[in-house]
Amino acid sequence: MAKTKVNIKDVAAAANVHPSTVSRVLNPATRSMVSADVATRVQQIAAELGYARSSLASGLRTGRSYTIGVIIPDLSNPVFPPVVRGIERTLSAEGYIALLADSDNNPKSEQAIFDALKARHIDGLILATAHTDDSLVSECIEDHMPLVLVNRTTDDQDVTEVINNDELGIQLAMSHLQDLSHTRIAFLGGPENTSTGMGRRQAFEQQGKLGKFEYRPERVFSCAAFTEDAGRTGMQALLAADHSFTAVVAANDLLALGCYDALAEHGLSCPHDVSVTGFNDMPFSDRMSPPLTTLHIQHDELGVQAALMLLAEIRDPGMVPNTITLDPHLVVRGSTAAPSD
Amino acid sequence: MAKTKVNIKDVAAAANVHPSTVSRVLNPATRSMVSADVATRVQQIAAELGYARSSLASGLRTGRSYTIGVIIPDLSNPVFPPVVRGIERTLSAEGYIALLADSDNNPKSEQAIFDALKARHIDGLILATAHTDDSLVSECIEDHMPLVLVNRTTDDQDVTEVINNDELGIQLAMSHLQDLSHTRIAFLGGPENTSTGMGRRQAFEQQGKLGKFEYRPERVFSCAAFTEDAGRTGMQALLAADHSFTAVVAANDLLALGCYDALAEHGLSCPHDVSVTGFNDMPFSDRMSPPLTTLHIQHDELGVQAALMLLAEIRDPGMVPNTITLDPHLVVRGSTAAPSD
DNA sequence: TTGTAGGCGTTATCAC
DNA sequence: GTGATAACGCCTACAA
Repeated sequence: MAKTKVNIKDVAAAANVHPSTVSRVLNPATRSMVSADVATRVQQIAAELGYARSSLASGLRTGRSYTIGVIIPDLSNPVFPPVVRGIERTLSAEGYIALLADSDNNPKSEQAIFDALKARHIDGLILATAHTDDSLVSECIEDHMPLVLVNRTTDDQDVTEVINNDELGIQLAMSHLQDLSHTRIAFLGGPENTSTGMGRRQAFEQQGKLGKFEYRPERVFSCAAFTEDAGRTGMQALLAADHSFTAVVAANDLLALGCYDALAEHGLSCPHDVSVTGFNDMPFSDRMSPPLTTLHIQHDELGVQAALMLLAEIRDPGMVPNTITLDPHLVVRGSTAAPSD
Repeated sequence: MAKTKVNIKDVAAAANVHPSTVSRVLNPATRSMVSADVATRVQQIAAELGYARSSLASGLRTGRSYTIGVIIPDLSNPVFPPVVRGIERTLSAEGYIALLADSDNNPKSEQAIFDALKARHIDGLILATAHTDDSLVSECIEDHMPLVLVNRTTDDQDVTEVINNDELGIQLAMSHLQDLSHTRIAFLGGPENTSTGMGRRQAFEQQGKLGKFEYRPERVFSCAAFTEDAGRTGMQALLAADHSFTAVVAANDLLALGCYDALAEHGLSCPHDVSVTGFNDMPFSDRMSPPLTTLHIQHDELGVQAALMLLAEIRDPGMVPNTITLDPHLVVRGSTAAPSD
């Protein structure tokens, strides 16, 4: 904590006015209550003294901290940094700062972070960690804490959210594979307790029911996490159960990279033996070997919209929750090709 | 901001004790002053009521916020997330939370972030953005703000820092290239106003002076930023000036990826025509095409040590600044090979 | 062992 | 238009 802090009283004394007057001058909303000459004098003296308002104290008094909590499941997943930047840029333009934390995909740590954020009186929360059944979401609603979900949604609550059109994404991936004349397609899904895990799997199965390809349950596997390791393990399971598919739709890019590893271990090559698609178009996915065919999601826009929604909610606490759905588009690269057999 | 907050008075009233007693119970350092039965009763009631201390109010009173500022130059650079995780893990184990911000390599935004952090009474600051001449560092020292630099250091100030042995790293890269019998080696550096930019370039030139290879000034270029784009541009400049080198040492992995692009544009292949080395061994550098030969730095340890140093400094403000230097090691992958000519 | 009182820095609400 | 006062929620001498 910095010493020799100059506070509002010091400024008031130096300017020969009352602290309240200084407060009014320094708050844009109340500056008009003060005469112009006093205002300019106070401002100049405040600048000279290097005065900076303590948002701790002012937050205590006003009940607003101009701080927003942001919880990310895994900062090492390159898809999140661009989203975070969209959030930070948008918030800081409005004088807010983001308290960013990485929950490491761990619900306990999520709760601990949330408690720490609450103790710091955050004005709102952006959650990228939502589960289909999420106690944090319920807690926010009980607490009347302004909340926006980003990238993932939750099942049973009515919450403002900015998400991707997962169903469209999966459809695009599968149309692409069908255009290449794949008919035996496997699905490597994510955790079933996330909307992205469950939703993308359901979209896959939906396509099967519509008779778009030959659907087989043993060609579907849900991984325990959205990580390369989990993807590798999952792909091994798929390969063990059924060796005959020619393409795999993965529920995100990290899982797709895990596929690469499992295929290599089985002496199979991508895309020659098996085509692979990802989801997210995370940074660097174009540099992988092979470059990954994937669904591009609007990383920055996801963050921007989430921040804007939250600010709106903070200003109007009675706001009706709404959902913004962003459409992904397919980016075809080197991991998909016509089946070789 | 949450409504219906239960505060220390509510707990006190429910437990039939004075608020100060509750305060003592809930503060581990003062719990022993209170009789055991009162303590347990208060704790139970606090839990029932869902009481959570306001660190805003307690911070205002005690001058400590248990919040640490962390400024990163570019969250999209995959080398930083693992460092951040090391920081967050270490801090949260001690009850601190990190206020993480991305300065986007922009000094003005850096200053704005710093001001926002100061207003929130952070207890200390971890800076990954240090410049050789850094006004923020000076400001921290003036303010007596506990400060630790990570990854980069600064020139003229005596500050606690956790950095890499850049000279060793460059030596390892060049020894490797020499072992492959490269003699015409170029250097693609970073911004000269960062210690990593300048230090790594100097290490390269030092090797030249020692006669380890044929040094030529036109084979050295310092990029304006540590980004893929800047690396691409820089590599184009190198290729324009002198077409005869067989290897490039890049000052970090993103610059090395930029090299890949420039080489491809020139119809040159890596490593066949030109070998490339990076620096950082950032996540996914093993998956690039070709997989990048680079210096592995201790990402997690960098973060852990920085956090530990900062906590030590907070506890003992008079602590003598010290420098922790971590040794990198070479990871040989597919981007280096013997010269083909 | 527990209660009392004052203050951390700010701002909302009065009064002048 | 400006000053005075109290309060936000908590902690800590000091008193009892």
